[in-house]
Amino acid sequence: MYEIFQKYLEEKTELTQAESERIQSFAIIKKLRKRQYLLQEGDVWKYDAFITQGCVRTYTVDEKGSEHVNSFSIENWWTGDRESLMMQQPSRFNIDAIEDTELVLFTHENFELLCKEIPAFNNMVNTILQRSFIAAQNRIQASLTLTAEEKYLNFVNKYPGFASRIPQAMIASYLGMTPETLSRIRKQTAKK
Amino acid sequence: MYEIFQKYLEEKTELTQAESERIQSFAIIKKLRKRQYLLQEGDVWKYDAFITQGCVRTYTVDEKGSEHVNSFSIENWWTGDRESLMMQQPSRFNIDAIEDTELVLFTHENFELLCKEIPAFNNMVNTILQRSFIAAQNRIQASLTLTAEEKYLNFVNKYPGFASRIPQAMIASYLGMTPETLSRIRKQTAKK
DNA sequence: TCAAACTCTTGATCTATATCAAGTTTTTAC
DNA sequence: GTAAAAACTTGATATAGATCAAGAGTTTGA
Repeated sequence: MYEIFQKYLEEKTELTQAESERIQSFAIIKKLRKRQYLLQEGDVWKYDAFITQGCVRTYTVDEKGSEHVNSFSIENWWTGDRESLMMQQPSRFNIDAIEDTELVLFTHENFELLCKEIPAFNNMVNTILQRSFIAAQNRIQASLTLTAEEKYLNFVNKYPGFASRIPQAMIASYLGMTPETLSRIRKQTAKK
Repeated sequence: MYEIFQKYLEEKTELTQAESERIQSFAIIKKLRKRQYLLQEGDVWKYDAFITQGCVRTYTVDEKGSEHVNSFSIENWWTGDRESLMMQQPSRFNIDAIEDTELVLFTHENFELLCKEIPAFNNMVNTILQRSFIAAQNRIQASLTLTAEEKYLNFVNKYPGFASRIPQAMIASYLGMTPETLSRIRKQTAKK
């Protein structure tokens, strides 16, 4: 499955053969069965992780035991807990697989080495981070300004395909509403 | 007021005398009176902006004319619209001064030039971006999991000092609640 | 220095969404 | 293939926070 990451790299950046091989030499392939954890609350996250196949969710569990989905990541996206990674502190998040999933992992030391050695790789990583930040800003904006129905329509529009492969209750959680509310909204909007 | 930025640079990074002077050569000093705009909706944002003194808010205005505060930035922080800057598209945001404010601006071309020329500067910028992303993630998490009262307490705790210099109605907007609700929460928590 | 313009508070009422409680349908695993 | 588990729907009711309205403080600028 490394070819998928390879292809991603080719699209996003320009690398020499040697650089490309250098990157591959550090890659760790990991497979997760549905429901299996990539990261558990309390553990320190130590990787940079790219998904080549499948889908994971990042979420917290509150005192009452309810789950709050922070994000979904599918193939051709990155996942992990940047705060835990950067601060080397136990994560507040859980990450588990919604589907059988395959990933390419790099330990953070190796990843930083690659960033240092390969300027094009470093630039790519920075661009991704910028886009992630912009996406986070937009999500904050949406959560402040939109109604429950608008949030759902915005989500479907922004991430077509997600709605069909992710259980509704998880989407509801991601959008900050109950599964019942989402169910009623879907019924409503289906009519129109 | 450039000395404040100079001091910030010294704290965050290691620069040679020449690099330091190179950076200063591109700096544009800008002053804003209270209520004056730094960016208006529809304009394309073209700078990287550091606040040396004062406080600005970034917000949108919806169809009904209500304002939604996306963020506050005070001295020793950066401000601007990264999405507009990166995509070179008209901004959805307004940025204006809550207090008389002084900034150091760099046109984005110059800023990128500095990033290219000075690796230490580039690293600093990336670190800031990472932290911004983490802060955005935490804000999303808070908006999903906390009650109105918890959001306010979390805000006061995280940004001590902000509550006293920013009008309550703007804080309420930032936290995604009405000014009336925030007023009642403050009354409640003052009792305890 | 004082009137106008903000800013904050308080009360009454309303509403979007949550919660609780059954059902029904779909998926999973042996 | 079928029983158990998971996912989704629907209805009744509750509630956090919104909205509307008015008054009290506070700031601002001529």
